Amino acid sequence: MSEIITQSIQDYLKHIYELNENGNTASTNDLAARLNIAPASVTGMLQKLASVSPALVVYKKHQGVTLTRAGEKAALEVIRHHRLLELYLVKALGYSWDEVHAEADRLEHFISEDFEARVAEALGHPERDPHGELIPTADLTMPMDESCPLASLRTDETATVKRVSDDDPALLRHLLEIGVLPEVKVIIENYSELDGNLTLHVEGQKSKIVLGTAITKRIFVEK
Amino acid sequence: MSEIITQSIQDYLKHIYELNENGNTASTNDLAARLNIAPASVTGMLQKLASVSPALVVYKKHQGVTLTRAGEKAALEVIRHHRLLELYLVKALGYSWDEVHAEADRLEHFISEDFEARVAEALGHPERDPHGELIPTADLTMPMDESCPLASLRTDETATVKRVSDDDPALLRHLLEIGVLPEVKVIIENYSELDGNLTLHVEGQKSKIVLGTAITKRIFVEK
DNA sequence: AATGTATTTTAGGTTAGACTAAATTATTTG
DNA sequence: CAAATAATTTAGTCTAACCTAAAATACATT
Repeated sequence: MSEIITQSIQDYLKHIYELNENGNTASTNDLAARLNIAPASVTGMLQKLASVSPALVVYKKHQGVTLTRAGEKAALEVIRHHRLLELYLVKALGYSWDEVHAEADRLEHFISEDFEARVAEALGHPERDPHGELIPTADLTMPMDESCPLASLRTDETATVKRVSDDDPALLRHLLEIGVLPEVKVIIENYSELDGNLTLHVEGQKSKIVLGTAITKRIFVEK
Repeated sequence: MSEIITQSIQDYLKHIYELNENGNTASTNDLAARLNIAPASVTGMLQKLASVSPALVVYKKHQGVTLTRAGEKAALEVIRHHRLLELYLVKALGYSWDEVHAEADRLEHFISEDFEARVAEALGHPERDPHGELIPTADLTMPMDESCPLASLRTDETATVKRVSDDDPALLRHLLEIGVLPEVKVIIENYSELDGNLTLHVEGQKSKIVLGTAITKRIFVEK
């Protein structure tokens, strides 16, 4: 009875997974905003995903949605595809790190398990994609992520950049320019109570930079 | 007003192109057989493709269908994607020539123009795919094909294999085994009036082989 | 030219996945 | 705690692309 997991369903599951990562359930509205779909349509799909067998999500009216193990597996499969593709596009076809997201977002739904395995092999079974995001393993478990948002650091703290959000090309180009890349060390020179801005020194760069929370919330570091 | 060319439409156009290659118009039934779609559904789609603006096909009731220049361009785009992907899968990811068709058939619809250009570059702008089929150029023209079916040769003729159909993995495995590959020379030892079988000697092989028309019609050679 | 067969078209129906407008339920705030 | 606001759900539509059954047309043969 195992149902067909369409491209559309894969997108729902992927975004539910990401919204669940902070321990929260995903709300209808948040999902709708992420998927660019009307909230009413999302409700319909969530009801369907909950009633399919095996169920892919646990859904209670007005209380948001979480993934079942079956839903999580399907989500991790798509995320694995996405991140392997991103790295492959950079390493094998010379894409820059701000160009890969859109391409991977389409192809992730259509590559075979064979293709996935060959790409993983060609890349030497990598742990992270070009933005530092962890790649789910072949047996569909997500490695532990120890990182926290750069925005949570305070004056005089030191940390290593681990990953950055991959979905905003303009942000990625900016980060490349100012040298904020995975595995680069940063020192917080100042935290502003007023606007949350961080002034920081980036390893290998001459001048200090100031970043607002719109940016620092999307950069993840380990202390 | 240029309409969206969906995956489904791309499939129709690709198969119409292939059916038109021998100079014939494509019949509703032939198309239905190729696409694995009921003839009635094909009629509906052909009417739509003819009435869209710009028209993608020229369609007259009961008289089959041909492509307009716009339809041909769209078809060549898909075929270029397919053949570049096939070659890339073999050269870069170690696929064998009987494994690539299914993967390329899915991905051809979803790669970007950027991806296409990078793959073409990585392959050195190749002329032919792993089965010897000609790859449409970047400006969407199909190179001249001078080949004819092996089935049309007669006793004592000599020829070079140029290409073989890519869509039957079992046939491809068999041809690999008997050494019938692009650029290999063959000599016709005998033609049988009765069943059309050809007995031939393949360059580099010890023993002669006998092939029926189901096979020899799918192998193309130049004399 | 008439008739049988094969091909093609029409008509009506289904499914997935979206939409909008209106109704309902929760949450926040005065 | 009631009213306002925000979030969610229901109900009814729409489109693309398929389906089947029946009708119509074309073609092939006597």
